[in-house]
Amino acid sequence: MSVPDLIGPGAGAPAPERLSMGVAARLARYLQVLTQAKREGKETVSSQELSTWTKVNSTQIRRDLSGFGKFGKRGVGYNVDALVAQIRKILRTAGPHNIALFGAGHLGRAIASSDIFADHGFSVVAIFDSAPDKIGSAVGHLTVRPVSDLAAAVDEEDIVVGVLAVPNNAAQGLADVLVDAGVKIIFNYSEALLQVPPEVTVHTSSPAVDLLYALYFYLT
Amino acid sequence: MSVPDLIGPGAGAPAPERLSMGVAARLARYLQVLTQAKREGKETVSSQELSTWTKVNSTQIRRDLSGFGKFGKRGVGYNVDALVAQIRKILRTAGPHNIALFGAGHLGRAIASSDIFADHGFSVVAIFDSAPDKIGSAVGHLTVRPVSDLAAAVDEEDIVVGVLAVPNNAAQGLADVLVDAGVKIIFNYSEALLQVPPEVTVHTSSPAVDLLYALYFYLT
DNA sequence: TAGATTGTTAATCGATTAACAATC
DNA sequence: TAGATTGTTAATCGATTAACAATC
Repeated sequence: MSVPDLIGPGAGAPAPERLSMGVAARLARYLQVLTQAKREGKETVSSQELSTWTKVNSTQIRRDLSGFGKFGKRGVGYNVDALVAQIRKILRTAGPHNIALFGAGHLGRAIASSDIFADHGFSVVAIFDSAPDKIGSAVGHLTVRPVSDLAAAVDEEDIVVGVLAVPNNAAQGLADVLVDAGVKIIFNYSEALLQVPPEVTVHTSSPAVDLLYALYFYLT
Repeated sequence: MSVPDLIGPGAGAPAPERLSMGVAARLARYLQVLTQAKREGKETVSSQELSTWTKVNSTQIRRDLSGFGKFGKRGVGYNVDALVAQIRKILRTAGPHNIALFGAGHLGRAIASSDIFADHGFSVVAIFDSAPDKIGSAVGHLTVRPVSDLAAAVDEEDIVVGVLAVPNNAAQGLADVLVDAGVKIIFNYSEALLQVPPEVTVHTSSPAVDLLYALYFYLT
């Protein structure tokens, strides 16, 4: 995966065409923390507070942000609402984005009822399952639909992300269906290694990998 | 978060005392992919194949591995079983590690019944919930216990990781209980910003953040 | 004013990659 | 042998951080 050159411009320079992967990942992380901080009633945050929560060095946080404008106030910090708005603008992810969810088991139901996506402008607008006895049943305010409905749903509901909350052996088949329907981002909660065309992005959830990593630094 | 110096030694030099965070994260990722590849029946993999699955440059994969020994065979690739064993040894995470799970809702049940942790040597050995009507009910082969049992369970069952699958407003209280019980690694599926002592590691699951990030590169 | 925190510079350090000899 | 792929070097590039003047 090539990282496009881009590095933040000096003061006053135009914003870069495309963020580096590192910067984009950190901005998304700041957004998560800011969203939560806002919910807890904070009005301003300092780069030091953000550093505590994100484990990103405070100098780097200031550097990441100052590449796009002077969002902070010296001696005070950053206004939470304003910073959220700015980061959303930088990431161009302000608008609502629709998600199709596959799998109406425990995991699928947990995702559908969670606000973890909703807080960031993602909305689960359709849920699919292959088990005939689940089709037609309710999950929150949605009704479980057959996978054959997918192509129509993608067009009608402007679905840009497919989330797979299904067993390993069902994941590749559904990924193929999603690709055929034109979905370009797949979020995979199974452990299957998905084969997709290069223009499609697969993100595989890996809690165990994250744990292995945390455990290493705990053990050493 | 300071990154200790370490960089891989030349051939024949002793392994470094402590891996850099980047290397440790990538090794854990290789392990995930290798585990899945093994399940799918592959006996050898090339650095190029690993690169396709992990999106890590193949030169870097060879470099990461060659710092610890000559695990591959020129013209052939790496033996999957042997490489899994080597990486486990490097990460010192071969042994079984016990997990306590909090929350017996949809998410907790999904985690308890998943093999996503089990594949990497993690075992959910206790499940807790605060709702009186859930205590005593069965989740897989486990029985839901009251949170007051935690301290005893940590001692008796050698629990090293606590997983929070609970609502945001319950997360901090449980984190405090885990810290008091001596657990040093917390895996947080809620969106709460947890305050813990510096020696405790919190990893917050952030699917929405990952999606924002994927979406940025899709939109630009 | 005094204290705090940003925005920015300059230097360092580690990650990344192309290229290729070694060798299976 | 011919083809493939590792192990390793050398060069580059981006990330990281300490430090501090600016300023709220």
